[in-house]
This record gives sequence, C-alpha cells and structure tokens, in this order.
Amino acid sequence: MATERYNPRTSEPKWQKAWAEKKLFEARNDDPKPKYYVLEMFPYPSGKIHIGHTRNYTMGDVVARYKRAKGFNVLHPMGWDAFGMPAENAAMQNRVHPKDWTYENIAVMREQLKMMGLSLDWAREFATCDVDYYHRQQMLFLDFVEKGLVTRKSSKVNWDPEDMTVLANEQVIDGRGWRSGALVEQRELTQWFFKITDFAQDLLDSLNLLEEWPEKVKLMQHNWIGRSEGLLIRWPLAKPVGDAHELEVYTTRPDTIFGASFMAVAADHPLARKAAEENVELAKFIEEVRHMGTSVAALETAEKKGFDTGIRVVHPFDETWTLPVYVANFVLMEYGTGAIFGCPSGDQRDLDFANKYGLPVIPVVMPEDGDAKTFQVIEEAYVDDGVMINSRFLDGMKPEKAFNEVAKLLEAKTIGGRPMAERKVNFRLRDWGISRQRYWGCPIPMIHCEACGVVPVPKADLPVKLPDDIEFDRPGNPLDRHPTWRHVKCPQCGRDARRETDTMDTFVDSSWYFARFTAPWANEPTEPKAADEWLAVDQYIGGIEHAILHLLYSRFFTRAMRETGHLNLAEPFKGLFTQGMVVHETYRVGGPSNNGRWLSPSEVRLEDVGGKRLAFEIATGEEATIGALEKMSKSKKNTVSPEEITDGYGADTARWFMLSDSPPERDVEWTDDGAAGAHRFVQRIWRLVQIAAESLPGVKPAAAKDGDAGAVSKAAHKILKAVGEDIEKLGFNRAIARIYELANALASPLNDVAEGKADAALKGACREAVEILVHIIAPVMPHLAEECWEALGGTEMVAERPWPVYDPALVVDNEIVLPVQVNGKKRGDLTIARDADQGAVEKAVLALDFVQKALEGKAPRKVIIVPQRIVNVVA
RNA sequence: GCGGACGUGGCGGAAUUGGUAGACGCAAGGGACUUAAAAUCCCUCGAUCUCUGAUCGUACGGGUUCGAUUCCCGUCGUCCGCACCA
Repeated sequence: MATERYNPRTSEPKWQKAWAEKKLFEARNDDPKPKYYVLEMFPYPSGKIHIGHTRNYTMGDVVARYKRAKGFNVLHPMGWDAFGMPAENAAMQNRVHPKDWTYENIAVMREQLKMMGLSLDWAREFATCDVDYYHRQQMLFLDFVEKGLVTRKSSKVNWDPEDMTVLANEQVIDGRGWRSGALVEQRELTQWFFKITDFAQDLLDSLNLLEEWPEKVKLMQHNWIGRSEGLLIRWPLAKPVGDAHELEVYTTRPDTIFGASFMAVAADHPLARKAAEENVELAKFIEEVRHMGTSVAALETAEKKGFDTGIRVVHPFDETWTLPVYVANFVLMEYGTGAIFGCPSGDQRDLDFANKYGLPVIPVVMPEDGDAKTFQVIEEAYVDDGVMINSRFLDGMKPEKAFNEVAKLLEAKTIGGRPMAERKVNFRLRDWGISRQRYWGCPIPMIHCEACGVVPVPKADLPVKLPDDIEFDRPGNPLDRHPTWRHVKCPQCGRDARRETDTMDTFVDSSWYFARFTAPWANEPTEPKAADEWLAVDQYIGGIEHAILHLLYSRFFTRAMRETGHLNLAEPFKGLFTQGMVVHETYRVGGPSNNGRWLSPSEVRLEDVGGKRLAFEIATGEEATIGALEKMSKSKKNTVSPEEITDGYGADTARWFMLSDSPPERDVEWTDDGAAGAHRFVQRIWRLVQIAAESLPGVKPAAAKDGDAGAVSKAAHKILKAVGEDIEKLGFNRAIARIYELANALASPLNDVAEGKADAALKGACREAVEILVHIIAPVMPHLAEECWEALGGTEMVAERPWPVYDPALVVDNEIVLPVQVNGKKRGDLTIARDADQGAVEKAVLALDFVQKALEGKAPRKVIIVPQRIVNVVA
C-alpha cells in the first residue's frame, strides 16, 4: 500500500492558485444569498507578518470558510493601516521615502498572508495611504465640518521640544519623550477635534445593545466614557476678583456641603491666573505645577501641594461662613470646571490636604449605627453610605436625600442672574484631538486665510495630496518646511493663503475602513446601499489592546457618517471577539540579570535531564535560563516567524496548532512539540484518507443505524453537529478536540475495511464518515481538505461545497447510560431505553445489585431522576 | 486606591440550566515492529490505601442542596483595565 507522506510544500501553492483562479472568495454585492461580514483588524505594514497576526486571521478565516459552506454570501476583506510614525522613523534612519518603505512592506506581507491560505477577497484590498482612500477621508472630514462635528480649539498637549512634535500621553515616560529623552513640556496648541463628546450619552447607552461583545470591553468603554451625575454650584466670592464674582464648582457630593473647609482650583484656572498677577510667590507655584509631568509615574509620586490665594468664597447656606481658595496641583483644568470644594471627612485626598495645611475636618456622614457626638475622622476619610450629621437641616437624612435637598434649595437661589446650582452630567470622555505634526498621514483639507479665517478646501479641489519631494533631514513636520506645498490661494477671496500642515491621527484612518470595504471602488466614501446591506460587521476579531481607542472611535465615526448620510446605522460591529496573543518561552545566557544575552529559539537546544527541562546554547554549549512565557518580541528574541512554519510543516499545520488546545481568547504558547504534534495529525488524516480512497473506491456513502457500522455513523454525525456548533461559538479548541475524536473512532473500522473484513454497511458508513471528516477539517486545514477530497475522487473543490448536514436521528441514542448515585456518590451505571418513563427507570435502578446492597433491604427515602442525565438514590 | 476577570493532573485545557470531574492534545513511562533509528501501532498516566475494591480530590475555610468545578459568604493568590475624575 502506498503510504506517501502528504507534502504541503507542493499542495498548498497548488490549491491557493486554484481558489484564486476560480475567484471563490470574491464577494459580490448583488449576490442574493444572506450576507455575512467577517473582519479581522487590519495590520500595520511594519515589514513582516507576525505570528500573532496569523492566529487572528486564521480565526476569521475559519469563520469565513464555515459560513460560506453554510450558504452565506461572505465578505472577508483585507487591507493595510498604512499611515504612521514608523514609516517616518525609517525615512529618517535609512533615507528611504515613507511611501516606498510602506508599499514595499505591503508587498512582502501580502505574499506572507497568501501563503497562509486565507480565503480573503483580495479584489477589495486597499491601503489607507492610497490617495484613493485618503481622498474619501478628506470628503468625510469636510462633511463632518459642515455638520458641526469638527471643532478647532486650544488645548494642553505634551510637547517634545527636541522632536518638535506633540506626543500622546502613552508616549511620555517619566516626563520625557520616549524617542528623544527630552523633558516634555505642556503646551497650549490650537488643534482640530472631532466632537465625540456630543455622542457620549449615546455611546454609553448603546453599549447595552452590543450583546455579542465581551463584557470586559463594554465595561472598559463604560469606565472610559465615565459618566457622573452631580451639581454645578456657583459660590459667591467674598470680594470680587477682577470682574469675577463667583467660583463655579462641580461636585458629585453636594450632600457634604457642610463638611466643606476649602476650595481648590487648577493652576490654569482663570481665578488662579488673576490672583497670580499680584502675587509673585503664587506665580512661581503655578509655574512649578505646570512643569510637573503628566505621566502616570509622575502623578503617583507627586506630593499633594497647594497655595493659598488669599481669595475667599461665601458658603451658599451661610453668609457668615467664608472659605479659603487654594491653587492645588491635583486639580485638573480639563475635568469639570477646574475647581472643587474640599470635604476632608469624606474624601481621602481632601483629608490629606486639610491635615497638611491645618484646615478643619468636619465629619458630615457617619455609619448608621454611629454616635454623632463622638464620631470623628482623623486619618481615614469616611466614604461609605450612612447618615448625615453636623449638617444643620440635612441631619438625619441619607446622603442621597441630602443631595436632592441641596440641589432643590440651591436651584431656587440666584447669583448674578443665574441659579446658584444646576444639576449636571459630566463625562470623563474628552473630544478627540486629531492634529498631528507629521508628514505620513492624511492631510487635513483646510486653508488658513488672513482675511477669511479658516476655510475648507472646496470638494472639487480634493484630494489634497501629500507632496512626494520631501526632506527628513530634521525633526519636526516636513510639510511645514516644504518650499511650495503650503502656499495656496484662498478659495473664498483668492488672496495668498496657507494650507493646514497638520495631518490626521492614524486612528481616523482605521475608524471607517470597514465601511469602505463594502464598496472600495465608490467615488463617494461609501455606497450607502452597499454599506447598509453589508454592515454591521457580523464578526470582528482583534486584540484587546484596541478595546477602547479604535473601537470607540469607530463607533463614533459610524454615528458621524450616519449624520452625514454615508450609511444608516449606529453600531459598526455586531459581534466582537478579542483573541489572545501567541507567547513563547524566553532563553537567556549569562544569568537572569540584566547583563544576560537573549537567545532565539533556533539558537537553543532543549534537553530533558533527570526529568528537568534544560536549555543550552547550540553554539557554545552554555546552559541558558528558561524564562517566563512572554509575548513574542524582537528585544527578547522569543519570536517564531510564519515562514519558519510554512517552510517546514506548511500553513495547515500552523493554522491547526494555533487554534488547538488554548481557547481563542487566551494566550497560546508556541512550542515545537505542539507544532510537531499538529503535523503528525495532518499526516494521520492523510493516511486515513488514503486507506479510504484505496479500499472504498466508488463506494456510495451511506449512514448506518445499527451494529459497528451504526457506531461509525453515529460518531460521525454527532461530531459533525458538535463541530458546527463549536465554530458558531468560536470554540475552535473544542471543535478540534471533536475532530480528533472522529479520527480516533475511524482508525479501527478503516483498518477492518482495508483488511477486507468489512461488510457493505460498514463500508458505506466509513465512506460517509471519511467524507464528513474531510469537510469538517476544511475550515482549519483547507489545503489538506482539498488534497483529500481529490484523492477520494471529488470533482469540485471543498471550498465550493456545502457543509454536510447531520441526520438528527443519528445524534440521539436509543439506549442511554445513566449514572446512578447513592447519596450523591456514583456507584454504577444503568443502561436503559432512551424513552423509558420515570417509573421504569426507578424500578430498574432499585433492582440494581449495588443499589440493593446500599439500601440493606430498606425502602429508599427518595429517588431523584433527572431525565436523560442522572439518577440519585437517597438511602 | 477603584473596577473587573480568573484559580481543575507534570503541562495546555474539557465538563448544557447545579447532575459521571479530568474529553482532546502535549509531555512522560512501558510494549510491538526494526540489525538500528525515524515513522507507525498498542498499553499506562490526579493522589493515597489494606489495590478484582475503596477513600480523598477542581486555591483555602465555611454555607445552601438529594447532588457544587458551577450558586452564596470569607481568606489567599494571579492577571487585566482605569486612576489626582471632584
């Protein structure tokens, strides 16, 4: 018998070519079948495909192939998130143009993806740096401007004085720029913003509608939007400061108003600035606060500091009670009104501040069983629920009632013609600043004219193209220094004017690409009909690191595109799945300390010495320390490239291994043993199919009901059902376990067939089971499935065949094995007809030897029968 | 600090609504085939014991239940997100 090994190196390219020639994966917008849109987060073309990408795309591909076989019109596109800093860094370091660098990377990575055998619709491919794409993005921008969804305002940003660019908060490490190492300054810059806060409430409320999103992601977005209900209180100033007569404060705890002992304002608060004009020491303090880093580390270590401005406010409920106003370094101008009232007894930070500056501490809430006369707050603030004390007319109320009482009374009072308090909902969410002082991004299509102000580029003049002749010899934005590009005539008055040289944040590019895929050829940003038909994305798959930014921005963009008529829905992603990473052990010689040298897996030999796994450097023989499982990274050299695997075992093995064992939402450890095991299974399937092909030629597949043949058919149909259900739930590891079971179940019957010991029924059942096996491995191992199907004499390709249908009669057994417990412990089994009624089951159970023995002749106290599940006899 | 998730063999992990704990894979050990190796096939594989059987066992301690990996309370541990948010 020929037992030729399956050779992925020749088979895989052959089938990839065959699929492409038949255009099997190109979705048509006019296909009448029900639609299914599956999408994986598109990659940044950094140079090479990472193994983590391939796990992500394989998951999407399994879903795409399965849904296609189930009769859906599947859209499964791919593109490139191609603008961004790394291209400019490469340009500065290697004197290569960002455009060339990016498109070369795309070419390499496209080939890598094709080698994975992904069923992608390459006809719809685009890169966000294609002029075609960013042209439409500029159209969207102008539409957003027209609808009032864009604003230009001044805000505080992290400014790197060496690279001369704005940095995101994440790019500021210990107060220094992550690239330059220069001390980051806080600068006030005028920037373009998308008004995402206009949608804050809707973005929050709609989270509840996203039933197929992980709770974790919804919770993260919920916290990020950060809604709070409070009261805006206007405190009268004891004496006017300039033309200011009041201090506006936002609080969520107006109930504690009688515990107030000071006011604190941000360093940038107008009142602080005003007071600093006549106070040199205060001005110095404000300057110091401004230069304080905004990084997490800086904030954690920063001491709570304040400076008394000398200004005093009057308590809203007591004209004789005045409170000092401090400038404090922990009050943020960006949140609320940039001013707070401090209630030391109810807030730990306020208490620390009060203790430091000798301010009064008045407890206003105590536990319900406390004693108002003796209850004190000294070192620890009381933040729990309870009952009001020392609060005059609020005493005895619950804080919630006191809140409403204070609100009611202050709403009725007036100050400067306005109510003294207003109920206000506040959000933590900030508007989205999209200006970047970069070259490699989408130009913002606006023009600055001295006479007309800021003027949009007329749509007819779009696209505003990036100039190709550009110098990267200096840091900063090269567009700003370009000799001609920025000079333009004002579209309104025709005089000399200046282009906006900032480009858009690259998160803008990825906020609508999923909509563009529905009609990437359209002249408008979308074809609304196509967008509405394809969207929402039925299954979106990507990393958890995008839980907030990308996913929130996309939700905003979809709403903004609805307002501007480009599509008609609010939520872009119906189902969201966040997959885990691919991790690998690390190896290091020279000790685990920082001066050790990292080794890549290919430089290491692993040995089992006395039951202990040890690693040795191949070149030197030196023992290496085996380190923790970590995300694959270049710095730790624990990477495995997709080529290493496809060159050796082939794409199917890599796909199979990455989805087996670990649940998809969890990290998977890449091990050589695991990959070898997956490849063994590839060969095992191939052997099974070869046996079937040789010994069952022309045999008609037929399910059997009884005997050995029936057992084969039942196993095949049960597993067929289970695999389909598992894929629907993205339980790839469970689906794979079921497929192993089917292969195990087929081994012995197929041997009987090969040895000529099988009757017609068993032959038919085996033939059918093998055909089912080939179809259910196809989503994960598509090339192997095609090769197997061809060997079995199939004429069309598996990729164009429907998913097999299981026979419901075969997935239930006529006889079932019921576990029998005595007093909750399993003592044996009862085999009985599936449809036996409760009386018959009870009778049969009580007749069992071990039950009789346990009962010792007495009647059972109770017999619990859970139909089709279990029997428990209580003695 | 606030919020959330999780904790099952040597390892990755299974286990409908509370109903046989450990499916499936990896590793390990033993055997068959072979001159030998690879490949393949078969067997064992949670712990303990008085071993054809029994007891214990899903981080730990309690509770609810005929029955708990699953539900409740507490403790410990790990991971993640947010964080001067007023």
